[in-house]
Amino acid sequence: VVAIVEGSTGRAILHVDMDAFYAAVEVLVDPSLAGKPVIVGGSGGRGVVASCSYEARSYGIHSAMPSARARRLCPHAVFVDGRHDLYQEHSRRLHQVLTSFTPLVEGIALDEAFLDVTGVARLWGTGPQIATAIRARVLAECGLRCSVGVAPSKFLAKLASEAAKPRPGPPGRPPAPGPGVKVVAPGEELSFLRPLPVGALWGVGPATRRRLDRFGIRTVGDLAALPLETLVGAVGEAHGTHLHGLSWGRDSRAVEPDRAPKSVGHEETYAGDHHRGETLHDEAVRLSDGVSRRLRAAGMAGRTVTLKVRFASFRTITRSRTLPAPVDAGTILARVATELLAGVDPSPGVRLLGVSVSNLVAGQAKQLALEDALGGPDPAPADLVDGQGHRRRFGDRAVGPATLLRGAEGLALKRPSDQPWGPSG
DNA sequence: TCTGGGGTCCTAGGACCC
DNA sequence: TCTGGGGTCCTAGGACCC
Repeated sequence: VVAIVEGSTGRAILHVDMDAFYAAVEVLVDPSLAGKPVIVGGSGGRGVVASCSYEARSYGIHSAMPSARARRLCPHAVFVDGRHDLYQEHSRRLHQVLTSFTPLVEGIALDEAFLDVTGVARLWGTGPQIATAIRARVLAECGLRCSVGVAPSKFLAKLASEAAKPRPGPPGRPPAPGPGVKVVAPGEELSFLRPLPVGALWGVGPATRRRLDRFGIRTVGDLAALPLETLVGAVGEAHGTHLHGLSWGRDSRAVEPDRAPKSVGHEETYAGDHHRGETLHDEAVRLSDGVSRRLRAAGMAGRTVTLKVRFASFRTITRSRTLPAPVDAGTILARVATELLAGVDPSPGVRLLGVSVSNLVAGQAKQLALEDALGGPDPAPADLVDGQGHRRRFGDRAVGPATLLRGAEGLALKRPSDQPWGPSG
């Protein structure tokens, strides 16, 4: 098996996935919880399950389920509010163990990572041997259990780790331990894949599943039999091409350690809806300060500020602005976020507010004066669209005919032929 | 059952540049 | 005078993942 795994494609990829991570950490720090249905997540009226023990899963509880429903399914479950810092600390220890095997570790969540162990066979042995060793070391050094998938590609390794998981027992009974390590060897890809439900593939969520369902596609094997053009027509170019390849076991994505973050944000769902602009203004400032702190702690800054608003109806909108230079200061983020908020009518009721920063760059922000970042002190609404304000904000190159035509009456020119600059200007 | 908070990636249209 | 095609940036929204 080993020779085959590392033979034809030359890659040995591991996917390490902690078993019920948050719940397991809670049991670790409070052993009296062992063997009980433990549910981690917001227990408030609008909370959902973030993680739960296998004992809880035996009642049909799973992550993302509203906590209220989970409580109905298992009234004697122990509810614990999430402690992110604690999980982060245990995640760091996990990564120490993983990187002691190879530097090629790509963390994809606190409790999950890919490893490319192709090049460390002389040091640590074959993929399956390393998988077994990792499980032992993680248990010994972190006190936690994990499941490991071994395969020639990332997505097969991920599906394999799922197959290695424990299974919940009947309600009130202990879970059945899983194999812990599952190997998908080259040559076995298609026989492993074909019977799986399409929803098992990474990237097939409820919406895609509904679309595929209309074609009678239930399993990965069904998907593989669908002509590429039909699939692309149903789910789009990039997605269709990607899924078609996956259904035939093709996935050449590399394990990428040290991926730089693309955005940093905070959002909060309120216990009750907010209807007043002033309250939301204060919330936007608070969220901006939190984002700023995290940006600065990471030594990053970003140019695009995005405000997210979810209404009582669950309709969600975003409003964003891209600044001429990266910023990380709370004052500037708050200023932009509140300006964006001013364009939103909160009267239907707002259940969630979020602030995030993207277009990130590493290193110290080139600190702009507030005025430079925003394009002028306390700009009037007209200033946002008139040519001069726009030019101050985004630079000369951003002012074209359309911008001027949109501009405030009396300030903007009416026709492109009235442009005051020449073709090269 | 009434839907978290942290993210990533893709699409599509408008504007703009060359 | 009218028209063009490729590439990039920006905004908004949506699907998806853990």
